[in-house]
Parts: sequence; structure tokens; C-alpha cells
Amino acid sequence: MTSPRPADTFPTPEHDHAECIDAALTHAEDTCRRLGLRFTPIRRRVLELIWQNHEPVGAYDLLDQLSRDGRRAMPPTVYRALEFLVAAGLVHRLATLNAFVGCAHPDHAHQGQFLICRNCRRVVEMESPKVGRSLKREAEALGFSIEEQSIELTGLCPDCSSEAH
Amino acid sequence: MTSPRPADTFPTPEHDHAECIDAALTHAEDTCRRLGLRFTPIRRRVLELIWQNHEPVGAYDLLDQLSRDGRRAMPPTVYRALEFLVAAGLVHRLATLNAFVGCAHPDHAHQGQFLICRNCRRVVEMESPKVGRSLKREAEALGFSIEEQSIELTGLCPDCSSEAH
DNA sequence: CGCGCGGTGGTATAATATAACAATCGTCAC
DNA sequence: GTGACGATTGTTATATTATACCACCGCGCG
Ligand SMILES: [Zn+2]
Ligand SMILES: [Zn+2]
Ligand SMILES: [Zn+2]
Ligand SMILES: [Zn+2]
Repeated sequence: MTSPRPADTFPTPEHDHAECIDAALTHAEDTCRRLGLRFTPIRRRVLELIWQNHEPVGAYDLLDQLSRDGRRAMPPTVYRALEFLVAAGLVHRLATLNAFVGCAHPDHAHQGQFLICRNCRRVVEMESPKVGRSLKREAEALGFSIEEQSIELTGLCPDCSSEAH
Repeated sequence: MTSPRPADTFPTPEHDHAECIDAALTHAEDTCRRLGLRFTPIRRRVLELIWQNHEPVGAYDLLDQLSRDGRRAMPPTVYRALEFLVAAGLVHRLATLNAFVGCAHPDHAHQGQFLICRNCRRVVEMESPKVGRSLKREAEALGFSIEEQSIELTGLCPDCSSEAH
């Protein structure tokens, strides 16, 4: 079972990030094959770029990096790839940042809760069933049925809060 | 004690919305006077426009409406007013919609959870202490300290889900 | 072959937001 | 009053993010 590293905690500087990238790409291949989706070179490359680190990336950053590859990429190219990756559950879009981050739990359908460090910009994807249940229950009490959720928490990660004296 | 209507449930078509607007404006005046902030005509007018209904409004929509007033408004004008109103806790920005909505609980500091109907676009601001506590606890377990939260739930409000057979 | 469909390339433009500087207004000390 | 100063607004320009639209390509299929 290939799967990206759990990443349900902030990654250490020592962690083998090449493995993060490799796991994400391998998992994406598997998923796409299983679902009959086409994991084309552009889509693969965009996913790889998104996984360059654990920080969210803007679409135009990706565009620049694609251009540096040699291919003259235009906005629709990267947005199409992103749309595909988000739909396939391989990438999440962070609405508060207009940026994209690799999904840490791509092996099952979910909509996580994101912890975003305002200092180092790293992101961790939590998945708290408790929070999900509370929200669902309280929304239902108002007669509201949730279809999508966007939960983004900004603050300081452990490393950055200990730095701040 | 003036305060906008609770709006912790979806508003009925029959409710006296003029009262919603009036309460929001009166409360804003009070708040600004208390905090020594200047509730200028532009800021007042923008808040009034935001409260035209219970749906979020985009900055450029507001801009159009301001222009229709006669004043030749430019983007910075409306963005500055919005910045002020958000900072004063009178308005919230919805990241998933790039839009703004009047705060339903402006009488105390908070960061609510928004229920957004994808059909009628109405928004309700929940304030669930339970959700807040769960998130805080689970984030702290990862060493993360939350400074801001953005929680936006999209789905169907009671009225729109009963319409859909 | 002829057709349809998903993917890509490319141009243009829409929609959202901010930078930078000038002009004006309010307030307060003098 | 009036000059000084900070806060607010006016104005122009530009940055940033995202989509509409059409042409072309490659491939499977009747
Ligand atoms: Zn890593
Ligand atoms: Zn950090
Ligand atoms: Zn109302
Ligand atoms: Zn509705």
C-alpha cells in the first residue's frame, strides 16, 4: 500500500522528503489507474511541484516553474491540472491563501482541517472526526446539510512558536 | 442594548429586514463611538449595502452600488471601508467566496462558523463553542496555536433542501 | 475512414486586490 | 485663528488570481 507520509504532524527538518514526493506520485499513479483517470505528464509534473515542500503553492508559482522546465505554460494549463488534481482528491485548495497543497490522506474521501503556520508557511492536514461530527450535528440542528467544508486555521506551528521568545 | 437580530438561524421571508439593517447600523455607531473609531459616511454606506440582505456581497458589487449613489468610487475606497469594518468586527470576509457578509454577533469578539447555502446564497453565522474547543484542543495536541480561523460550510439551507424533492 | 471526446496550446479577458502618491478633513496645541 | 499632524479619501496604475473561448491533436470506435 503506497501512501504519502501521514503528515498529521509538522514534518521534521530531517525527514526524508524525497520519500514524501515519491509516495505522493506513486499513490497518484495507483489512484488514477484504479479510477480510470489519466495521469498525464503535465498533471504529474504539477503534483510533483506541489510536493516540493510542505507549503502551499500559488497557481502562478507553479506556472513559473513549469515554464522553467522548458514548456511554455499558460494559466489554463496549470489551472486545468489543478482542477484535475483537486477533483481526484490528490491536492487541496486553501481558500484563505489562494494556494494549493498536496493531500496528506489521499487514500480516502475526506475534507480535512488545515493548520497553516503564518511564519514558516508549512501546512498540516488534520482529520478530526470529532470536529466533523460536531459541525455536522450543529448544522443539522439548523436544518442545514453540509456538502463541502473549508476549515483553515492560521497560527504558529510548534517550531515557530518556540522560536518566538 | 442594540444588536442585530441573532441570525443564528436562516431568516424567514417574513422577518422585518429593515430592522436587521437598522440594528446593524445602530450597533456599528455604538461600537465605533465606544472604541473611538470613526464611522464615516462611506463606511456607514458600505455596511448598509452589505446588510441589504443576508447574502455575501463582492467588493466590486459594492463598488457598483456606491457608484450608483453618485459618488465616483474606486476599488481602494471600498476595500478600505471593508478593511475597517472587518477589523472592527462588523463584517466578515468569506474566503471561499471572496465576499463579505454582515457580522451577526458583533457585540463580542469571535470567529464564527459560516453556513453558506449554495442555492439561495444566504449565510448564517453559527457560533459553536464545542467546535471551537475541539479544534483548539486538537491543534494544541500537535503543538499548534491558533490565531485565526476560517470555517465555511457549503450546502443547502432548510428551505432549499425541502424545495429539492 | 469519419467521428467524438478528452487533453492541450494559445489568446484574451474577467474578477479580485493592492501600491503609491496627492488632496482633503478633523483635531488639537499654540 | 492657524499651523501642524494624523487619519481619511481621491486617483491612477498595476498586481494577482482565475476563466472563456477556440483551434488542434491523438486515440478509440463504429
Ligand atoms: Zn516531506
Ligand atoms: Zn512554522
Ligand atoms: Zn434580515
Ligand atoms: Zn438556500
